[in-house]
Amino acid sequence: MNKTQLIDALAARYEGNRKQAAHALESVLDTITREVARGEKVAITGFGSFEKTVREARMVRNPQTGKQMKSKKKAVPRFKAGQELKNVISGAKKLPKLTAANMPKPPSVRAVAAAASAPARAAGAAAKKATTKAPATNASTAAKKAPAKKAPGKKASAASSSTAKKATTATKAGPAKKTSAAAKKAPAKKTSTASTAKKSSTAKKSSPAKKS
Amino acid sequence: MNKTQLIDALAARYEGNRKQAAHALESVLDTITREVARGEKVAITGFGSFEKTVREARMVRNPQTGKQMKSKKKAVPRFKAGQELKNVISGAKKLPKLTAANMPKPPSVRAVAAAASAPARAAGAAAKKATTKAPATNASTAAKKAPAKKAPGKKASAASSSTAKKATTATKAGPAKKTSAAAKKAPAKKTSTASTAKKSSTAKKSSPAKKS
DNA sequence: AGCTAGTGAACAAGACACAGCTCATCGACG
DNA sequence: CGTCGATGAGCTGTGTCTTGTTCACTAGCT
Repeated sequence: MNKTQLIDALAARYEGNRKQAAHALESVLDTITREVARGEKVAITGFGSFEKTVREARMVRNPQTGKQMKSKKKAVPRFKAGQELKNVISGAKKLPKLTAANMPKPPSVRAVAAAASAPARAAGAAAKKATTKAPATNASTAAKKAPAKKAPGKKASAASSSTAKKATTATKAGPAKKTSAAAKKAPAKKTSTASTAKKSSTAKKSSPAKKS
Repeated sequence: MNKTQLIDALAARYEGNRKQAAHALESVLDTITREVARGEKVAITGFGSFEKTVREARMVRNPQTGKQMKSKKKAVPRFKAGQELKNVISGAKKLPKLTAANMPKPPSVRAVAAAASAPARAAGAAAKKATTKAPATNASTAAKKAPAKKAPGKKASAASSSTAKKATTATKAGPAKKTSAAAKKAPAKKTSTASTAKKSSTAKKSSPAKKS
């Protein structure tokens, strides 16, 4: 899809006015670009985040010649998709169907997800504790498979999950960030999948300057 | 940078009207999301492209338990930054400074780029042949550093660049790759773009459905 | 005010990236 | 609407980087 087509599609949200659509698109992109360029991470909940990442100099090699070359350190843009976007892309959770020019936020969608979330998390934790290994796999898997419904007995699973955990990582050195993580709720209300996306990077050196 | 702040910044392009800004943002993001979800690659020249990629199932391992688990095949969103975006992020080429609510397109920008382009490329080729490496790097770097002016002596290198070229197109099958050099022209001569990254396809499978 | 999403860390394996070159298409301008 | 030209995409091969998982907290969003 070309930019032209995108503008055209966007025009639908502007009563067909392509001029406004074009302006909207370029404004948004330009703004994001500037922000990222400034070093600011642009996080858009439900969509993803744009961030400037510094790539250290490394030896790369020309595939055709096999000759080594070194690319010096440089900053590159990086985009991390948000949970909702992943769900939509993966097929779980379909957008409301809204396509006209209104309804900024669907009502029930999130609510349902929220309801499911609790149970999903509990289930996972419980399973883990139970065996911490083989059986757990099955259990957890099963749970994922059927997270759908809203949540039959969510409150039931509460229990104490943290048992097994503790300080998993001292990592790095000075800065002990704790952070943790994530509970992923069920994306789609019924066909969900249980996502659980997380990630991490292996101790980098963290960085610097937050600037502005 | 939160979405709120983004909207605020965006509002500047809408006479400070945050409502319109918010609408513009959500419209753009939503539209892109839907397109990508449909499987369509959304390519925005100068910014980047959003695409849906299918990631096959693979065995991953739970770091804490060491237990293998398999993530099933799933689709994930992918974003590839465009050339211009990269330049902006990396520091080369700064946006026009436009930040108010007008001037959608600066006058001389592209024109200049175009002018420089031809020579730049030639230069690159020549340089490559000449040294194929060190000098070229420096040269380009220097250029970046002093992007401002348009281009000191670019025309000089014109010479016979294409000489080295010929039928490179064997592509794929033909092992004889040429390899040459490269040289990315000066990224920011003035305000233009810079870069020389290219890629190409050579007949692949073309694209699937173009859809409407 | 309430609740959700995002983040971090370690370990392992797969995937993307880079470089350089070329073609086709998009994009902008008149 | 047409044209000029820049931009995007790919191959190839090596290697780095990312993803994936779990768990809990906190900040941001609604």
